[in-house]
Amino acid sequence: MIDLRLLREDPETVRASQRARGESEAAVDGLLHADAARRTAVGRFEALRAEQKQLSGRIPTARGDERAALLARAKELAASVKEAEAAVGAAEETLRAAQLAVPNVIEPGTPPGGEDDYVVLRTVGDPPEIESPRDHLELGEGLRAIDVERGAKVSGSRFYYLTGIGALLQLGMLQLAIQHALEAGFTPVIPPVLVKPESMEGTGFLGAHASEVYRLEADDLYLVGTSEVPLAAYHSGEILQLDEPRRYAGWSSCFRREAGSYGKDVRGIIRVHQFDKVEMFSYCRPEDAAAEHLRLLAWEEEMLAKVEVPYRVIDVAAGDLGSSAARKYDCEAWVPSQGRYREVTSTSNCTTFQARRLQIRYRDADGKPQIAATLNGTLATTRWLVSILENHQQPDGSVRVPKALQPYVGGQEFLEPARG
RNA sequence: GGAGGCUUCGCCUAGUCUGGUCUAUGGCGCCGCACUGCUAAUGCGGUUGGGGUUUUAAAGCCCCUCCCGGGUUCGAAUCCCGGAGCCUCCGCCA
Repeated sequence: MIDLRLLREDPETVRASQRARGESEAAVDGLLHADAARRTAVGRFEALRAEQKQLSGRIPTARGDERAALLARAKELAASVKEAEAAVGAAEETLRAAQLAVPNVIEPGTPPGGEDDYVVLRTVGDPPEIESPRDHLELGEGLRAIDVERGAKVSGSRFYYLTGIGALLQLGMLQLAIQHALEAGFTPVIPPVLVKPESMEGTGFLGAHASEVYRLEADDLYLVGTSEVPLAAYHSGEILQLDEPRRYAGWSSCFRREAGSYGKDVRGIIRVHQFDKVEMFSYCRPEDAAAEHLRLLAWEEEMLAKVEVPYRVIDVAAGDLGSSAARKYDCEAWVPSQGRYREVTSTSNCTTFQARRLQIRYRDADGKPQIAATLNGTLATTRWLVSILENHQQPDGSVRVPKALQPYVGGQEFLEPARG
């Protein structure tokens, strides 16, 4: 939810944000209108209610005719109050709907446009020279690390088993991410992956992303697509001490339906229904959010350096931000078999947008509660294995293990394909 | 799965049977002031949150908020119905 105060005082900023995203400016006017309508309704209700209270207060001491007259008037008033209250309820519902239609206001400097209008901020490392590279699935199968055939047999398409060295490699990578976060002062968290509708909705995943989300009908619970959800909802309704940003690193499985992505990335483990991820999540004061965002990006890049893969950083364009983010930086790792960069991390500054809905606040210098800012970013996910396997492959199908991961695979420097 | 109990302004707590004077009691904590040469102690005052209105701003005034949603009533923390969470016991499973 965007800040209605900002909207009233400076609607042009919000309109400009909508234009950059390629979204409707009419939604802004709709929201302005709904806001004004609600305030009118509230004013009417409160005036009637004040009169009613005042009248009711006089009844206990009134006697005889006066009492009867008061009762009669009060009774009339009660009906009007009820009506006015219902009008407020309706106006609030309209406002809520209008608010859902307006995504976060973009940060100044965000590239305008859609998916292809990103700006490359930097490219780090050189893609390795590999003659006719094997793709990660071929390598993974050779190492007996990835088994998509049995994944499909047991659970369907886009499911897989990580076995042997594959399982170790993923556990090692995630452990490395947690250690990395720990050194940076994060609190490691293993959160629930099933959440209530309000938690899912509060984080903004039941809007445009609703069809992406697995729902357990019998229990009215949702499987999270990222631990951002339980980490954001963790402090919902609370007032936090935020002199310093509060940082959590969540380790969880993530579940995505991938509806509408039929035929995309069907091979291997690039796009799957279930994967594991270590996610950074920060709560901070709004004025610290942009700086915190750059810190999250820096930690992501340090992790990518540890697994020794070439990557580039892009500044995601306004139209591709998602509703909660004011700005987003993705790191894309080089995938030799595809000859291009693919997203492996994503860090978003959600400013106060997410926290407003979840009622996450802090006390400012005057002791007044204010809405906090929230940010998130990826520290490692299953998809990284794609880039790790492919970039470090050798002509014979073996794979060199980045130094930082070697302790997690029994100290091996090279993973050798199984024979036969 | 069954039975019962609980949920009050940061924390603890009074109030609910018997609706209005609840504008919600007291303690702890916190903040300010006073006093004492420091500390401690003491005294006085303040301290839920959200919204509306007015304003350069503040103050003020008003409304909502006693787990949530309905209902009864002129009037609900209090009575009724539904729901959530927590706890205890029983059953079941291990």
